[in-house]
Amino acid sequence: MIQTASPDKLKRPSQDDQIYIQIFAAILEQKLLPGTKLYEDTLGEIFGVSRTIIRKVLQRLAYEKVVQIVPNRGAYVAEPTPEEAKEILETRRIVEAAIMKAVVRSHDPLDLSALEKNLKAEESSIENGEHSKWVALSGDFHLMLARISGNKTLEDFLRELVSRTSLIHVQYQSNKLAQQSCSCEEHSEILSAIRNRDEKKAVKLMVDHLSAIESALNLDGKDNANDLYRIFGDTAKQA
Amino acid sequence: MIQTASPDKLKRPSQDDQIYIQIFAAILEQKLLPGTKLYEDTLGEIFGVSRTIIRKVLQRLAYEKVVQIVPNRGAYVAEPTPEEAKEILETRRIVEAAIMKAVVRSHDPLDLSALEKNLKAEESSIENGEHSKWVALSGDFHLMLARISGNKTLEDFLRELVSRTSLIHVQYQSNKLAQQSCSCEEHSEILSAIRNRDEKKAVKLMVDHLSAIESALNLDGKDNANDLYRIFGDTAKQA
DNA sequence: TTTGAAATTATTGTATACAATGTGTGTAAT
DNA sequence: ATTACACACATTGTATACAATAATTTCAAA
Repeated sequence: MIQTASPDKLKRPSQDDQIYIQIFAAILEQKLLPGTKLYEDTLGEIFGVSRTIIRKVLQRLAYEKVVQIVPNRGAYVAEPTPEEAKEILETRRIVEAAIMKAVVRSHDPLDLSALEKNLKAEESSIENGEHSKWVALSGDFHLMLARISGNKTLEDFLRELVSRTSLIHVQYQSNKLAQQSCSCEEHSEILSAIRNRDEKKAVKLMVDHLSAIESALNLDGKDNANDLYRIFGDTAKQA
Repeated sequence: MIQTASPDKLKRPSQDDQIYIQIFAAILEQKLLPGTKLYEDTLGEIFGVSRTIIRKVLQRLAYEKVVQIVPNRGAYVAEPTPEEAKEILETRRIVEAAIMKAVVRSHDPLDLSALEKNLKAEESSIENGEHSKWVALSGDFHLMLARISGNKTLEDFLRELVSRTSLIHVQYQSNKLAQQSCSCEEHSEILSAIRNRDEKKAVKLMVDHLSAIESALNLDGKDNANDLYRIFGDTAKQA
């Protein structure tokens, strides 16, 4: 029998975690673009560790679908397809609707002020034109709500969805600025609904917000016209 | 640019996958009970591979929360707490309610017959008293619904939740037989509602079904009275 | 007998060496 | 010039050796 309910896991982030966080951040901050190959040797030299560690980190990123590992060929920053993108936003609507219900019911004043503070940071990041910082803060807003909901399982799941949404933004953003200002206002409205404990409104605003994000994306062909599989479909096999 | 949309990934299960599946199955079939230590060397010898491979598999299982890895101490079959158990069932209600809505809308006759077939297998496994086989089939019923819903992201998430539910069954089952016969009938009713395309009823039946599973568990103290952390709470620190 | 500390053993963590695979290049044949 | 094949190189996959940590035992002292 092992200790399953240790009171506070005060484990400091291990070496692995540190490297994981750095690579993960580089992807979310769009320093590593989708499709970029992640060489084990190179990363090992950069971080001063052996490939053993790097492989562990890459596998973890692959579990979270932020990285794609192709057997015998290596790891690449994931390139979500339009279909995946739609599915992820749809799933977020489901998950975050549930989160909203819990948050409206169980939030306290400290939660509200923390959300307020984050909102302010979002606004200033837009004013200063710090796009990648805004992406991170915007994601944090949603993750804070998940935290407040008290459901750690949903929180972990949403973390994955938010990460993948960041990748989607990189690949399919059509109009950065318009989307930014829009989203920030919507976050503000959501916060109001929470404060007023208006469950129905809060849920609706969140669902609409996520739909708006999806609409602002370029998910219908056009820029990804160079996706050969889409062009040839299944006809190639018959040839 | 890598191929993100390869038409059919016909990769056969690799060596890793095979070992993963076997250990995973052993846990779900309750051959490896919660708390069991999983030695790297031992497993390596059993499967005829080095610890490198075993470690990879254990990490994957840990990511899915079926195994708990304690730094420098090794891997153990997970022992979900009552709190986790409640959270997992609650999350399943959220996820599977959404799945039901999609299934009612988009199922076709082939889906129905597949579900019917699984139901028959569930029934016969109960008649033959094959408990662990029933646990697996029962889980499959839910996963088939996820598959039919067409949302791969939710399907993957539910797979994790179903696995953890199996572990919970092992730890907190109060009355095996009563629960079994009950669940099977409920599956049958759910299938009827789907066939009649009665969305509201299907969702309600599924939510109630998951609540019934939770109620049948022994989640309120009693058997886990030997959890020292629960008994002493935070008072121990002050002493 | 019980307790405590040191030494031993067992186990996990990391680096490295080797094997297997995939990619690219050059050369020869057409 | 183009294609096909073979060879060389780059990279990932696996096993093993070594280091670090945790668990166990032994032995001495109270």
